[in-house]
Amino acid sequence: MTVSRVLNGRGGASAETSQRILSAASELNYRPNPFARGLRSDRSKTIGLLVPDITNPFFPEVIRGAEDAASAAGYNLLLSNVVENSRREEELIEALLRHRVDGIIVCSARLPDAALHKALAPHRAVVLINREAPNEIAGTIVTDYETGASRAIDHLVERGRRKIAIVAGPRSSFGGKSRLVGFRKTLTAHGLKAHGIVYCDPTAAGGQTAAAQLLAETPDIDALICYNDLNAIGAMKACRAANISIPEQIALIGFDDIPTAELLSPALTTLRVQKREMGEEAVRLLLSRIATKNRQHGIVIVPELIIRETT
Amino acid sequence: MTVSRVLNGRGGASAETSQRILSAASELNYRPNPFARGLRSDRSKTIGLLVPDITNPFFPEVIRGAEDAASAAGYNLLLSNVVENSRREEELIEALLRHRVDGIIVCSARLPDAALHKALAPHRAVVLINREAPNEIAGTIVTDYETGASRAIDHLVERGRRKIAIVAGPRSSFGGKSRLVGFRKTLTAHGLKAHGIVYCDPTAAGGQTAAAQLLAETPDIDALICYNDLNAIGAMKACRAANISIPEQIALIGFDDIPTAELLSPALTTLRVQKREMGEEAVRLLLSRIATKNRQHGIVIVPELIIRETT
DNA sequence: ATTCAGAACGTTAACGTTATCGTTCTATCT
DNA sequence: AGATAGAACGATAACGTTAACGTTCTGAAT
Repeated sequence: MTVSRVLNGRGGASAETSQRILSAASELNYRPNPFARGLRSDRSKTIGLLVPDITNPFFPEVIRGAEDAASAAGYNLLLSNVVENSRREEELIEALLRHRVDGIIVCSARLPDAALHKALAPHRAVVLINREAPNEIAGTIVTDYETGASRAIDHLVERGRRKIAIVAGPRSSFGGKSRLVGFRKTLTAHGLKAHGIVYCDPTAAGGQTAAAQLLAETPDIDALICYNDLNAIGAMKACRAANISIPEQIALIGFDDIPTAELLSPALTTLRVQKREMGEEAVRLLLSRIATKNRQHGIVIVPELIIRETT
Repeated sequence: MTVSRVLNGRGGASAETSQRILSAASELNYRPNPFARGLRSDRSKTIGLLVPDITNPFFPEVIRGAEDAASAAGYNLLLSNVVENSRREEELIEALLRHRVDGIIVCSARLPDAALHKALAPHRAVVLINREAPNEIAGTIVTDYETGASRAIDHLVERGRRKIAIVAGPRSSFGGKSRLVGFRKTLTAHGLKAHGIVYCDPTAAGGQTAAAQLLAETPDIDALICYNDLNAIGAMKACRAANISIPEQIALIGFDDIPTAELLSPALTTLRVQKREMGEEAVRLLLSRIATKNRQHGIVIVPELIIRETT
């Protein structure tokens, strides 16, 4: 016990004893055994982090932020990749439970409410990123997509665009739904309507297909607004393939501001989300929810319009 | 014991007993406690994975492959981000040891041999990606950068380029050193020499600075060959800023074939490395080294030249 | 009828940590 | 001198699992 107390800095030992213990520990290369600790305390000092697709450059930034905040607090991150498959989402939430993580952070959950809530319920603490949930179920870090979408439309209209089509990303995305709400509201406010909406995978390939379809169905559109930057990159390829110049003939706006957005040519106009900050805040919120029963609910992040060359 | 045997599928119980145990377990929502298991068996079924920078699109692909292979074998991945800082590399290797992972995979280790070997020694099993090491220390998955570099130079020479400069990436990178060896050998074979070499961070920003410096110091170069695709993207920006056209005035080759490489315009010629495969093979090798004392040493992956529009 | 093999199932102990409670000792106060 | 508080330290038990070894029982071979 004295050893345990000293090594955990809990005092209750004379200076001399502490010294002896510390030097013995270092001589023996002692490392506390996390299994024994976990068994005793039922805490793992580990946080589970679920992302839909680590290959989407949005998420590594979030992970980075989460990792910084977690390691600062002495926690480890157990990362899992959902690969955009809601069956797997359920399984992984359960797998993290078996692993006895102290809490989990789920990015862009795609499961329907009922299934999601059920899967999350047994966890001790949960934070969702970009998904709403009641405070009893989870804390939330959400992007104000509606406002973001609104800013995007305002900007396009200001630039004289009137025939705006939407590459809408996955149907099951909650962020996608809020974006659509914002798009529609703001278009209506300007006396306009959407010139076509196509759903697709949140990838460059998905965006390319969707944009190609829109260009074929509605050749007179003068602006494309995309679910995310990857979709926008795909749309750019589709335009290039159809020999349509950006931004002269068609303006293009993405969402997220992934690092490549500014490296493209023309550089992509987009709505920037503070990704690292999201990761950091998510961990902070989760740790607070782990620590106390008096649970904070979360924060909202408003995206910022970054005007580059595609509009 | 009978319960343990049944739940672990080790037989030794009658059909009826097994049935009773199984249904009780499911009714009680029983989940084996990994702490107790770990305490007893001293195995965590967890693998540590260290990457230099998760924000570099090369690594998410590797992680993806590693995750697939790990989860197929019932292992979890504990991910850590070194942020290109060799002090932190040492700390994280130690942190994974404290966490009692069954083995670790280290990507692109930047520590000098002595420090690296010392840090790795206490681990039960180690695989290095893109770094050589004796079989006693670690298994290795390495890219044959020398051959890759050679192919790049051959290709440029074939295209009529003679004044080739090199954006060389970080000085401490072992892959970078092998690339240089290949570049020099092949240049010599063609009766040429490098028209400038500049080291830099393995990022777009680093590449941009380095390329700008090369363009200023040696304005007559007609080709730039870069440590990786991020560097090449930076170099592209530097050329654009200096009003130099690619590929007309300067040809550009990257390394890795990250997803954005083909999305750029002009699309980037590069040396493709099978990233997912690397991750998968690393895990497979690690698991084999965990399982048996009779240790395989590893494999070599030869990069493939992908010719696009920058050459 | 006895022996024996093997299946079925149980007991014990140990993994390393730490909460809880107990003991010893020293210093201070009346 | 005796009482008392608190510091310093230790003993015990418990967390859940499973290796190692025991016990009991059934059925077949002698």
